[in-house]
Amino acid sequence: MVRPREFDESEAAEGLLSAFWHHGYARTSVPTLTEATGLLPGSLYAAFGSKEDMFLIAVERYVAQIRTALTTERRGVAGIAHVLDTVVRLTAKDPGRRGCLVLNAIPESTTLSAETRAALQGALDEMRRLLRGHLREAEADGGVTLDVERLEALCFAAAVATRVLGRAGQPRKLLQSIADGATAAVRAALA
Amino acid sequence: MVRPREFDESEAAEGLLSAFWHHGYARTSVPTLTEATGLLPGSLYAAFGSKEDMFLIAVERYVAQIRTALTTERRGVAGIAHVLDTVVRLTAKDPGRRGCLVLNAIPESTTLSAETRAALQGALDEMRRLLRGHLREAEADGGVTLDVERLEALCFAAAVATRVLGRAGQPRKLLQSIADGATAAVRAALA
DNA sequence: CCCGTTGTTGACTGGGCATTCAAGAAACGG
DNA sequence: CCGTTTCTTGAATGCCCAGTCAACAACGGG
Repeated sequence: MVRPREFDESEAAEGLLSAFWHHGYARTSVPTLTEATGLLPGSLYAAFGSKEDMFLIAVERYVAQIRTALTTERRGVAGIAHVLDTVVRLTAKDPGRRGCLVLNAIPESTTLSAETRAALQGALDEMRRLLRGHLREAEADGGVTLDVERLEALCFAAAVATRVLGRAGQPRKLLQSIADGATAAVRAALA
Repeated sequence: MVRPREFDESEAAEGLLSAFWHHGYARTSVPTLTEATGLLPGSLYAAFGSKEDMFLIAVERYVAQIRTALTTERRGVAGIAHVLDTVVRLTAKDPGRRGCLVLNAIPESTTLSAETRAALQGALDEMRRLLRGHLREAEADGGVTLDVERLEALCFAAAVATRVLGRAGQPRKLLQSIADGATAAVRAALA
């Protein structure tokens, strides 16, 4: 290494995430990415590869951030409630109403590489596993048997719909009702 | 009228719907639309206006078809169950895994005209009203008071998530669990 | 049967796209 | 302070896009 980079790679990656989250993959042009990162095309391509490589980096960064936001010490139904309430809060407080980077990319995933599609699927799977873990805790702590498959599906659906409808501009009240409805269903199954 | 059209406008509109449903708005090119309709650019633009006008026509056509598919004689919770099961069936049996034209367009709606965005919002509202109507029937028929707002939100979330996750290629089993979970929550509230 | 009107054709336009690359600049080892 | 390597720059490339239009074709009224 003779000449060092003039930019912070992590800051640039954050710029990529910001641009792709706002506009989606296809409608984010390279000129947009140069503006978001402060890098010219040559540096951008030298540092990150192709536009789709840049998108994959943004997805991984996004997933890591969401993972952090949704991790909680709470167990069982309190964990479920925390996750769903956090999803509502993150969705509603975002002034750009960007929704979820991963879910926004689903409709255009047919044009993406297998690797990128796998990353999107992996993010969905991780969310399901998170919810399932809390449901199993609820079973263990409550000494009961739950229909985990169905409740996991319902909570997952609530999280997905919250994010999608947030992007659609639906009111926070609706998003909160979705989360409350799913949480209430879990509580009812425990009683 | 001196020279009649050589094509059936309804057939051409169906071709527009097919193309936009498969690829979304932005990624459907005019060459794609000429192939899907059998019309050359000139005829396409003379008959339908701009590309976005064509998309709006496709949305209206789509909404009319879904409205027909989801209309049922069944009342109350049986109506809810029918609607959600139909959504699952329509989603899972589609070999192209196209999901919902309206929901697929949400992430790109920022680039669309106010008129088109209003059509997308209107479609979501209509779905909510359909579910709310069945919940009110359930209240009236059962002689009970339901938390309609919450149950409506939950059922709406189930329908939205089913469509989105269908496009994401998730297994039918998950989609059915979502529908079953929401229907069970309504039944539980009635008991 | 011919004229006016409307439909069809497909090449064309201007623009934006993702990506590349040659030239110049910066830093370090010697 | 020079040579080498790496980074930065931004113009250039070739492609595809949405949309237009002039020429041609088909029909029906008079």
